[in-house]
Amino acid sequence: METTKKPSSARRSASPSGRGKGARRSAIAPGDPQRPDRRQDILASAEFLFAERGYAAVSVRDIAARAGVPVALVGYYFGRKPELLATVFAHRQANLDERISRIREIGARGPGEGRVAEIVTAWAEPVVRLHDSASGDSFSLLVARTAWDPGPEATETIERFYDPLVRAFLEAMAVALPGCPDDRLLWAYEYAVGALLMYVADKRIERLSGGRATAGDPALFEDFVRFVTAGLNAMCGCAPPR
Amino acid sequence: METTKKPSSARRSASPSGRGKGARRSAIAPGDPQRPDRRQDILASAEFLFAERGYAAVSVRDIAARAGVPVALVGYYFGRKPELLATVFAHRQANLDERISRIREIGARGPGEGRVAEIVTAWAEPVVRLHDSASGDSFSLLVARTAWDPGPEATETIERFYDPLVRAFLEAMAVALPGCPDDRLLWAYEYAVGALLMYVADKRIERLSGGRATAGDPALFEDFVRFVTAGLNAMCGCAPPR
DNA sequence: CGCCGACTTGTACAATTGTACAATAACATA
DNA sequence: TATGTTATTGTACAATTGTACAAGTCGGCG
Repeated sequence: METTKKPSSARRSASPSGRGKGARRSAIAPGDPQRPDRRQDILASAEFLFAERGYAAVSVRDIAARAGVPVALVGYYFGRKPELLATVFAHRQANLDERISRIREIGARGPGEGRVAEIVTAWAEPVVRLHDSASGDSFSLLVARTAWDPGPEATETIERFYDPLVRAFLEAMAVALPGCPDDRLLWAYEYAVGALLMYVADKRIERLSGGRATAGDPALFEDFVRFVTAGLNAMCGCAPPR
Repeated sequence: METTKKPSSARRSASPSGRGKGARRSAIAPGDPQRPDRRQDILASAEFLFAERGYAAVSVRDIAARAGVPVALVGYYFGRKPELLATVFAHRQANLDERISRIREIGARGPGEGRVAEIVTAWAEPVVRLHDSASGDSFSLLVARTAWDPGPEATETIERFYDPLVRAFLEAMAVALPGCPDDRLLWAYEYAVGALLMYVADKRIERLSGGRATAGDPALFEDFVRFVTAGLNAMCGCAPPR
């Protein structure tokens, strides 16, 4: 049944509007020059709604309505719903790559004083910076949400997305905290992920504390690094620096 | 439209089978003495499935099918779907009360050496113990899941459930770590919650490490307490014990 | 027996879901 | 102008959802 019908109208994975000849095939829009890229609108709408409510709780119709396009256009640009999620992630791949390369660079410098804090900073700072930016704040929440609860349809996407980061973190930490058993380091990493999750999902805080203590404050990030670094050192440090 | 129709068959909030005369109105079951309590089956099925997939991703039909009962029986014993979730939580209220009373007791002893670790232990241990038991392991995951992502329908239930615990933790910590600003303590609490979340959701670990390092190991819980305690001290301790 | 209340069930219904399809509109180039 | 590619749209359809309702079964008590 899955091979009898070929999706005739969908299946444009790349950008269908930016391929033709390469020159300026602009000819902006039929009636309105201010609305050139509806594909981008759909992508932004999907990113926001997936972050806000979670993948399963968002319908394709919701995404289309928020982007101001008819439902069928979502299926035209991105095929099925899981592919739309994968495209959202691919769109922010650069942020993940930055985290990995920064961690690797620190690990390559070998052991030394304050390495743990350096790795934690390199690991979390790109996420927090994205979170503080206007365009990426919803994506950082989406990252946290799907990392904690990848639905049955998003699991594969998430795994492919994160596995290199996990490996880079563990390898660098094994250098910074030599002698720590692997599985203990893995648990410590999970606790750090949990803390980062809560850092990004700051709505609870705003509700509980009545609006103060919002993210974006640099001191807040320093506190976060302090918390995670101390936890890692206490749990995995074989020779605590006294 | 919501007042025109009264739910005629549902709306039994208490236990409809255990109320009548008080004596043994047993008369077990029509055809089978081995199946006395279908209400309990539904409750257990709901707890398991809510924990496994999340509230929104579970249909009433799924719950009924797992319990081996027809769909309408779910609506008969518990009214609507949110009420079913609330009943699941109410069913485990004792565990929450234990956490709160243990934390309060420690806080009442005033400041002292190792108080932070004591509070963290009292705060997390009932959850972990429940998690290690056969009957409650799914509920601890449900607690974590809904604490992190209460859907729009479960938010109110969750808030009412957790607010006393949060207050007890913060008050006791304010005694153990005097001089720490309230909002910083609040953030530290959130990071601790995140770590506990990951402790309970140990599936990821089993996948990554290939089956080793499962929860239930007492050393694992000690490591968890070490991590969180060190983080709290490093972030909120005004006079670190050197 | 007859009746009542607790329990049980099959079924219906409106709403929402993901996905597909045919038809149209807009444009570039020949 | 003709033509083909890209973009856009309304609509349909099967599946699933939460919830309700009427009709049942069962056991005990008058």
